[in-house]
Amino acid sequence: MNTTFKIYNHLYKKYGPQGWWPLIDCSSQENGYHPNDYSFPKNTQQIFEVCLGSILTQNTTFTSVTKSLQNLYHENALDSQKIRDLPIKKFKILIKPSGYFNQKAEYILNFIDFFHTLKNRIPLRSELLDLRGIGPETADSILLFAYNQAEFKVDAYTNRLFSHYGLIDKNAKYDEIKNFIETQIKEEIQDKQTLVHVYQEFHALIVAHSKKFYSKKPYGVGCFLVDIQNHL
DNA sequence: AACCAGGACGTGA
DNA sequence: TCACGTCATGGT
Repeated sequence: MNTTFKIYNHLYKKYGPQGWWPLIDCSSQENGYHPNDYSFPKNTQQIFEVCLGSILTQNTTFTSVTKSLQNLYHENALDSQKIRDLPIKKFKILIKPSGYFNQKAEYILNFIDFFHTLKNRIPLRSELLDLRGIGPETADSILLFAYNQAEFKVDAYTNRLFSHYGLIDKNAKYDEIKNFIETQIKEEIQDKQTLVHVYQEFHALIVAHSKKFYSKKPYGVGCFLVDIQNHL
């Protein structure tokens, strides 16, 4: 078993299934998470909600995003067409808690235009990357959690964790890290559905773990994954 | 009070 | 290509 998959197993054993992506109206859990239930998103509305959250969560905490989504939900506007019908000024106020509301409002409205041209088709990664405001992480977030595609989502925590143990270079680029992890996981997982679930859980687990040990410097203090290194 | 959060883009060298 | 500034709110 390779080191990456060992890390995944340790984190899963420690924290359990994370049930990402959290949804406002999940009906499964109070907080919107749905551990051990991979039947989400259930419809076009929920797919859009994940896309929306993926854009809103750029460089912010998800608790802030939840406020924005709740604001929209209470205005009965957690919907791509309803957002379009909203005065942009009001839309910006509703998503204000997530920060960068001017940029994000434009990004989202532009994404909605694209979203409507899809008509239930799964977007290509390249198509998403061509949209303003959607970089590699947001694209993979949308593909992995909104469309259940086998695209691993790399974030700042992933970079910190993997570079901390020398698995990747400290200033490795996004695609390098993504490729490395996907290759390692694919060595262990062949079934495509399982692969998607592992990608989803792994990213969520990395976030859960890193919030504890890789948020403030010095990074990695108390990180029990060091035990894996000792067994190499 | 500084720093970071489930980043992306524009600019100048 | 890459380092750096900008976008903005909210929590520690």
